Amino acid sequence: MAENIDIKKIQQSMPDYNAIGALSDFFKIMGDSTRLQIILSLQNGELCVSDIAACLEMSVSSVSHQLKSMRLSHIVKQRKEGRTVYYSLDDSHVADILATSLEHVSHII
Amino acid sequence: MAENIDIKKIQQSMPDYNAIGALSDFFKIMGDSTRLQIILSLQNGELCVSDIAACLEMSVSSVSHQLKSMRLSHIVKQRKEGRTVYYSLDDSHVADILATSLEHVSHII
DNA sequence: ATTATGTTTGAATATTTGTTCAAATATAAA
DNA sequence: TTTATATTTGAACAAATATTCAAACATAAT
Repeated sequence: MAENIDIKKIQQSMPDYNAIGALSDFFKIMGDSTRLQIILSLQNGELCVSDIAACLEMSVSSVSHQLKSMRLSHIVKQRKEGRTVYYSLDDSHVADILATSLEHVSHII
Repeated sequence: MAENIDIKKIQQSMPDYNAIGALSDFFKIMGDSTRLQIILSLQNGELCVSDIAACLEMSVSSVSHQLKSMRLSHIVKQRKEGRTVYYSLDDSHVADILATSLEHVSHII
C-alpha cells in the first residue's frame, strides 16, 4: 500500500455500479469473434440471418443465438419482411468504437 | 438467402483473421467488470497492486491475476520500485474507447 | 391443406474463465 | 540471517458461455 494515495477519492471518481455493469456487458458482446464478425458484416448495411451465416461460414442457429443477445444489448436491430429477418447495427457509436479499437490493435499485431 | 447479395464481397471487406482475433481479444479484456474497474482506477495515474485491490475491495491475488493478463494484452504496463509494482495504462486509445463507449451505454441505462 | 423456406428456441455438451487458497518469489528492514 | 511486506504463481473449483442438434414456429408457395 503506497502512502499518500487517497483510495476514497479514486473510488469516487469512478462511474457508478450500473454504468460499469453496462460498460462491461457492452464489451463482453464485442469480445467474441463470432459477434464481432457479425458486426463487421453489417457495417455496409443490413443482412438477413442466412446471409450473415454464409458470410461467416457458420450455422444459422449459432448466428441466430448470437443475434438475439446482440439485439437485447441494443447492438443490432431487426426488420421483418415476409419470412426473412434483416438485421442492422443499432447505434452509430459502435462504428466509432470499432475504428478506434482497430487503430489500437494495429499497434500490437 | 436474399438474392442480389454478394457474400464474397462482404467477406473481402472484413478485416483479416488476425485482426479480428486481436480485436475480440481486446474487447474480451474490457468485457469484465473487475478489469474494467482496474482500467478506470488507473485513469488518473499509476497505482500499485495493493492500492488497486483496496480501491476495488477485492483480493490482491485476484487483481494480480487480472493485471497479468492485461499486461500481456498491452492494456497496462508495470514499473517496479523496490518491492512494490506500479501499474499504469499502456495505450492512449483505451481512454478514447472508454469515453465513446460510456456515451454509447448512457443511451441504454 | 400441404409443403417448403427462413428463423427461432431449448436442452445438452464442451470449453473458457474468474476467484480462492496456499505456497513461492523478491526485496527491504531489523 | 531472520522477519516482514508486496507481489506473483499454480492448482482447483465454480460459474458463465458458445455451439450443436433437434424440434418448433412463422410465413409463403403450391
